Amino acid sequence: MRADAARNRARVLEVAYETFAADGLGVPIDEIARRAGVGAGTVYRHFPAKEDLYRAVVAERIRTIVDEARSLLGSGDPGTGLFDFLRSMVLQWGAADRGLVDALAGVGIDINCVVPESEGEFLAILGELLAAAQRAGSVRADVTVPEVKALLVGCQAIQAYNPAVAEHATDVVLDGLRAQ
Amino acid sequence: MRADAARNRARVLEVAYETFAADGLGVPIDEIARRAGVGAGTVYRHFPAKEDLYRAVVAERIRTIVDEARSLLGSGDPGTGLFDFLRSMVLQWGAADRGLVDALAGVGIDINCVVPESEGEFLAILGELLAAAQRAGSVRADVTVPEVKALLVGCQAIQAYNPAVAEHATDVVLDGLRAQ
Amino acid sequence: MRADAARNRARVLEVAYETFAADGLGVPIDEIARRAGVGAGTVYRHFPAKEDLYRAVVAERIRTIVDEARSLLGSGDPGTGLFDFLRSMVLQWGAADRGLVDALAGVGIDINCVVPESEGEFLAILGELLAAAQRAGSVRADVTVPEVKALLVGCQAIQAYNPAVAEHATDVVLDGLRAQ
Amino acid sequence: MRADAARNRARVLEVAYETFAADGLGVPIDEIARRAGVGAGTVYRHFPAKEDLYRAVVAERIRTIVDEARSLLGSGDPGTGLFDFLRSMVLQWGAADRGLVDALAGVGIDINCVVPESEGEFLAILGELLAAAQRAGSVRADVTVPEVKALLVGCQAIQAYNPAVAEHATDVVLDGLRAQ
DNA sequence: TATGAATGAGCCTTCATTCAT
DNA sequence: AATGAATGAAGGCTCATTCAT
Repeated sequence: MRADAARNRARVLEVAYETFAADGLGVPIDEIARRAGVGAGTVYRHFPAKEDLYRAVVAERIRTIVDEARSLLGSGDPGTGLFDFLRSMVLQWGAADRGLVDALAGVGIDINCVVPESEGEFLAILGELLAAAQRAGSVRADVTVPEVKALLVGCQAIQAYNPAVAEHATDVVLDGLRAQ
Repeated sequence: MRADAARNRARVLEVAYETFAADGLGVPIDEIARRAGVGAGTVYRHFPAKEDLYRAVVAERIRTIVDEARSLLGSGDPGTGLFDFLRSMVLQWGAADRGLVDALAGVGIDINCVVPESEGEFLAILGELLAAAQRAGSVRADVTVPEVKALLVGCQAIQAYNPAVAEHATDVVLDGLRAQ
Repeated sequence: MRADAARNRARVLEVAYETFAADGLGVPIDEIARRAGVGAGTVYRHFPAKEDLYRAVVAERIRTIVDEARSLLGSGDPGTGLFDFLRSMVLQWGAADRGLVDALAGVGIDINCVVPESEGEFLAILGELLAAAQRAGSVRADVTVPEVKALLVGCQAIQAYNPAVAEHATDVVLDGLRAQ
Repeated sequence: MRADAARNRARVLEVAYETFAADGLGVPIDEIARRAGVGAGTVYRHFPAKEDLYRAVVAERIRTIVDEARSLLGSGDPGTGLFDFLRSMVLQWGAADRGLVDALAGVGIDINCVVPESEGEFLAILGELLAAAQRAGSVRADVTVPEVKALLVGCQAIQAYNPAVAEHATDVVLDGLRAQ
């Protein structure tokens, strides 16, 4: 791909992420094009339909998150790795990503369906973090990966709903997750 | 208000609730009118703008929920009342209402803003349940009403996201809420 | 249907016929709406997609033509009825309708497909005219209805292509059709 | 012109002819460029506007046809040359070229206008064939070149409309053309 | 009051054409 | 000279809202 095309594509993706998360999915493509400083046709060259843009934005986000999780896995205490990851995801990325997730949900789009491969990668890394924590005895043994994923979704919803109490509420959830 | 007008209004409200929760907020007013068996003009007579319909639907839901909470408060063990209420809200109403909440969020509408008075009523009853539970020593003393509300939102997000694990995940959250 | 709605529908149909025949199928719906003195939405209420409008226009034309043929069949010399009908169709309606037919063909729409029922009616009346003429001995016996229809299409193409010679050229074709 | 440029030009012209005739004039330039294996810019280098491409395609077709007519004129029976030519044009080239002609007509483009010089050449050769046939006494004396051209257009319309009856219908027309 | 037809702004998308690479 | 990315003006269609019946 030509250098200018790649630059435009990346710029559109970045702007789309911010815009969708902040203003919902109702934002016209024209508006995203305008904010990205390109013509509407350029957006459509890279993403033939609006849904392709959703997909690409989500895939991009998950890729970033998985990278973070991987680096967390490689270094530090296995007993606290999962907790650190969950707190980071909720408090750092929660609001923006939850905005995106809500926006998608509100329009009836299921992330698991649109980008199954990315989701798979994410669950894999989450599974490794969980297994390590359970082996270290810091997380109760009766929870599974899908449940941890669900708890994460819940905490992100909290962050989106009321950031002021998100930290404490997340700690309550993590306490429930801890081994007695 | 004439009897038939009141009946129409109630019917529209009911249909709107089901339709928004199931199909998102994108459903045209014409479609809701059709399902309710009235003309589009009739919907607009009762709800001058679409957002007024959103508001009314949410207010109606909260009113129902508050009634349930009140009856729960009047009867039974104060130590378990809050837990029962939270479980009931998540597992029984969660999916439908969460669909509505997501839909509203996805379009950038904040429930707290659109129906402040209903929200107030809801928080009041939740506060009474929480206080009773804390007095009974079954819920940790360091959580506040807004935090419990946030945890509820989180659990409903879980229910919406993955009903298969919602029950167990909710129990994990409630464990975190319990006094040691 | 309400009176005003029926009036609008008829007006749109009439304007669409003239406009498509004169300017081709590329004319925007907005333009047709403007010429008909209605909003674009009104056109779409009556004809949900542009192709529905094509269909309706063609069906309307064929209906008119069949009515004419029927009246011709009821009165006059059976030996000349077919010739009169063909000449009338070519010289009177040819240009306008051929404009429509060309326009449809140019976009890849086959009339036989879009309005099969109208076409059937048309072929039936043409068959009666042909049979009468053959019985009267004025038309060669070896031609069939589809062939006469095809010759009509050809003559209309001539009329559309070069009106100045259409009359004489049509006479040449009719001479070929005549019994020796 | 460089050799590769000439090759590209010829390739585009050929692809454009096939594509326009088969799929109509709505085909995007990008699509023609893709099928021709060149970039869109290359098409525009040779044909500055889409209409220039139409023109060139038609001119190319007429040139081929005139060449055929010329060779027919040079050899064989002058009494049947015109009939052979007409039959060949209708039955052999009819469908493809008629597709092109209809497509152009449907969009409001008149061939006589876009390529007057090619048309002139074509009429000249047709005139020679007609004169020879009339001298030989095989074609009625009261028809002129424009009329024969119109009859040809009509027969091609028949071929495009219903190939199954085209041969017999064309024979009917040619019978009309024949001297008594 | 109820109806549903009419309105028109706005959205997604396409594509002829231009221009940087 | 060739490429293909970028542009932006339309066009088809939807739908919230108004208004005549």
